[in-house]
Amino acid sequence: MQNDKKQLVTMEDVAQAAGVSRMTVSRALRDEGLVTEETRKRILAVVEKMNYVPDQMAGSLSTKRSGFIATLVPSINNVHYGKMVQALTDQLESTGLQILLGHTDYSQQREELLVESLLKRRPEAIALPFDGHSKRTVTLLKNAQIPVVQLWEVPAKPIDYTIGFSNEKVSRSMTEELIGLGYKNIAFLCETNDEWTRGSARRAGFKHAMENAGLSAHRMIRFGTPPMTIKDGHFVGSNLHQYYDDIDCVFCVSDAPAFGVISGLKQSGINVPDDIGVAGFGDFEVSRYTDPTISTVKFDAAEVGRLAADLIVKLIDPTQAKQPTSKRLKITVTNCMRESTRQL
Amino acid sequence: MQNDKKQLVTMEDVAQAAGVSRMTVSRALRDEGLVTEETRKRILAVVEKMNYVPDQMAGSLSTKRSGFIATLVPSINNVHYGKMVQALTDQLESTGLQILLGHTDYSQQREELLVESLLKRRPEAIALPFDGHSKRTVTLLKNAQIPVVQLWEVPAKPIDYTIGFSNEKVSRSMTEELIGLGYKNIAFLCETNDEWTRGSARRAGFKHAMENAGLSAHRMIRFGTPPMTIKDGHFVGSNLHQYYDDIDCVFCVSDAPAFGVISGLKQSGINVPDDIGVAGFGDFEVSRYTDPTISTVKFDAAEVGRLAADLIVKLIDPTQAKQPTSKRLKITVTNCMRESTRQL
DNA sequence: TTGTAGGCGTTATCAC
DNA sequence: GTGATAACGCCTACAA
Repeated sequence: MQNDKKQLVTMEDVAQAAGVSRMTVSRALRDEGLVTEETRKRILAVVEKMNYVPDQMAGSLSTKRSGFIATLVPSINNVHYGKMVQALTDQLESTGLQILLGHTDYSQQREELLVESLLKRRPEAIALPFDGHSKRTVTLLKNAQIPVVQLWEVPAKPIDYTIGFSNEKVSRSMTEELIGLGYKNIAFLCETNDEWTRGSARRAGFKHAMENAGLSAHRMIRFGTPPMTIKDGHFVGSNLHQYYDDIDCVFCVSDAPAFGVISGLKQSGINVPDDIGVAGFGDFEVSRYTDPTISTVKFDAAEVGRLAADLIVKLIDPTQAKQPTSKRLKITVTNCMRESTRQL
Repeated sequence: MQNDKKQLVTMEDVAQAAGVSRMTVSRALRDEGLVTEETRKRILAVVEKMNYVPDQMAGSLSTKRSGFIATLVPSINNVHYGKMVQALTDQLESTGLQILLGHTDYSQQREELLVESLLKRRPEAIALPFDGHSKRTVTLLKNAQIPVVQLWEVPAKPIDYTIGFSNEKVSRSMTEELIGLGYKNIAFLCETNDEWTRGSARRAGFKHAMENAGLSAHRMIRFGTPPMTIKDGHFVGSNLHQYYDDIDCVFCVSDAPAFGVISGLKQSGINVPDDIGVAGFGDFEVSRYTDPTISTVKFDAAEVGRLAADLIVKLIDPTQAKQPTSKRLKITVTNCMRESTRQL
């Protein structure tokens, strides 16, 4: 059963064992119908017996179709990106396409390196988050001659296709919602060095909403590096008065720090929402079950993966010359107000 | 700058443009030193100008080294596996090895399909969780002629290398710890259909510890499908008396349901730990900051990834004929007792 | 329905 | 130090 060391079974081995040529084996394994049912059976039996596993790299070299879809995320260790990748993979599965995954760690330099190394595998399309790209990254992407799908944020000048929403806009909307509740001295909590993350767009949205309402947006608390954790939020919550002493609400760049802020405040004897309101971003599952439940900006990360998969499948379908109608796909985002904020 | 449609730049194109042969280009791009500094510079300039990106598939076909490490996880959308994959990827990065990722969704059938499709890419090693494999999966793995690393659980009959810990043992240890606190009517909360997950080993550990202490292990609450969520736990917590009315402690298969159980109990007016104790498994970050903080079984998922990466790098190093000393790597697991349980 | 020849883009090997 | 030639394992194209 186990074959000789050192050498994997090739199609030629199977062909010889079955008494046919390589091509017949190749056909029997792919194009249903071009081979006599009898020989096909014989071949499949040999394949089974010899435990032959085709070498897809060799096949791809011939067909010029790698079967890979390159996918980048800022971090794998994050619910949203995990969900997105899982949805993308699942949606792609029936097509035989495989994901080639990389994480940028929120670094443009890493992104550039990653894009280059992924392109060496000749992916048929690439989906990656847009938080600004290096010049070389853009050049590489444009020269790859494959569909490029930028995710999450909508770039001012898209390379090709985009799926996501305007973080500036939804952040502005949530801020307006908080202002509508009566909050005036709202602080925004985000990371330091968030320039190349969606955090900066959310920060901008907060600022615009505050200024439009004639309020001051100076209560900007910046702490830690992306991605902000519960621990980071907890520290800030435990020392909130150190930052600004008149805060009536904290809008956090993500639900993780929001959860931490609440636990930090609670530990300091400050009640949410009675004393201070707290809002997050991303609707983590925990936000629906903690006490108080957390007001947050809600969207379905899996939807991004599904849309990306569907789009890509259409784009690389050789029989389908038409381009999909829309190059700008949007996903639904809503403000989800819960117990951590209240009408003043 | 952008080159003609349809056709990617090949090494031959670069060679012609630089006035040398393909081999010289190939050398200039890889073996530092076999090429005159002058020609190398000229070649690199052309590469830059033409935006040449080597085709690694073609290279791999020649060298018989794909540069891929196949990695399976039950689910990408899970902190532990996310951390593991991220650590593995990071640790592998300097070697140029790339991860080929797949998720089994806790299904042996999916695992089998996945293993087969990943092996077509000729990975140089494969790391996958052990929760039992189908017969064919084992055959495929054994015939692949690459190092196989089974993760998380330690199989009775390992295929090759293993990294992890005995879930039965650590679950037993936590149960003993709970018994030591004075809990007697402990319930174990896990999924239905957990036969092929580590949940079943944890269940067994709980049972053994209870029986060894002369206590009854019949309070077995099974709900939902793997992986258990906060929501699942919340439902069970909200209806705990429906299951057994004399429970004094709930040991959950993961921190997610533990968090949910606590929130469900709280909502029903039952206090943790005053009325009932709750313990989890996995030490999620939220467990350290919620109120009450959650007692849990703690281990470092990233460590699994790092160990796997180091092991694999050694195993596939062509210059290193020696096998690593140990085929059984263990990771540290501890009981981490916090506020959700108390001394009775 | 099956087989033969040639090529996919790269690297190993052996000349020069 | 550089180049010609022959693989690598499969598939396309064409012939039988």
